[in-house]
Amino acid sequence: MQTQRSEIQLLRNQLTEFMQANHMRKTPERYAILEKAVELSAHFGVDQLYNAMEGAGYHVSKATVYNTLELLCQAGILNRHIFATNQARYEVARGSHLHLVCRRCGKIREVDEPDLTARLLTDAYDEFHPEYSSTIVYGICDECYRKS
Amino acid sequence: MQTQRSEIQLLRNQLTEFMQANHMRKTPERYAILEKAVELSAHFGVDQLYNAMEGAGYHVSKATVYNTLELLCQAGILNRHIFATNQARYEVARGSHLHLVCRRCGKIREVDEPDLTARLLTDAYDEFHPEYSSTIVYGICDECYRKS
DNA sequence: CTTTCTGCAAAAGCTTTGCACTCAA
DNA sequence: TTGAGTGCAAAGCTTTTGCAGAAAG
Repeated sequence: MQTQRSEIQLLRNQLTEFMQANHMRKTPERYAILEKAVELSAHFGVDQLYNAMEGAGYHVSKATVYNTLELLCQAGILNRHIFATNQARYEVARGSHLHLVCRRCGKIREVDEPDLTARLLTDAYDEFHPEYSSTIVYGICDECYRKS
Repeated sequence: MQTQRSEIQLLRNQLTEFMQANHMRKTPERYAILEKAVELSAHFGVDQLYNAMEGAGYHVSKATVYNTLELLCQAGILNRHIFATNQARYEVARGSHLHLVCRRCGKIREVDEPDLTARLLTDAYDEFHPEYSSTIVYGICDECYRKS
């Protein structure tokens, strides 16, 4: 996909700039993890990314995955959410959307809400410097609803 | 506080109705946990509630605390949020507000946003039945911001 | 009485930490 | 050369699970 390839290039540059600005080392692991993160569909967990990399024959330690994902969050490239499962999930910080999370089966659905989420970040909260937002609506999905 | 006492009475009734409707047992533990939950300030964790009960000389097992908090969520009495810490936090489901979470020190600040949060629950999402929402704005609090 | 709920302790996950080694700068 | 970054394994936390015993209905 041509679109995705150019997006990766953009994000690689963004990461490089961030690391340069903060005097960090540009290791191959970090770029590899970034690439796999973009490749995965939205909302991947740590294990999912780890396994995907193993599957692709590229080995990194879990600790490095954790470290790098945190780094990518700080660089503004990824957003980190925690839904009902006590398990961090990451996604590339592109469009603004909110998450519908089923409290029964855990299924997550995205809904575009650009206005809503944009507003959260531009609102002037006294003495607070927003980076990104996480909006979750908990409820029951239709499938589970019908079963009860 | 008279206001709080009547609120507790209201919530006790709400819990009773819910348990009756679902053919559940009305155990003293459940009412005791509800009462302590209302007593605590917003955003308590499981341990915080557990310790508060121990301190008050009322012993319940951790498992029961977990079970009951989940029950209270289902009854619509509590809302459950997970912020950056991988630790569930609960609050009595009263006013609508969002949460400003500092990614550095973990401090949580509430901001009233009745319109915003109300809208999340009334929006017509296809095939989804909303119960409550959790809006988090991650960023850096002023205190941490000045240190860097 | 019966079946749900509780208590206790062990197990299960996810994430963090410590330390030796590696490699980007 | 040197200290930040990585790998590995152990430790730490929160949460879940299993089972025996208690008690609500």
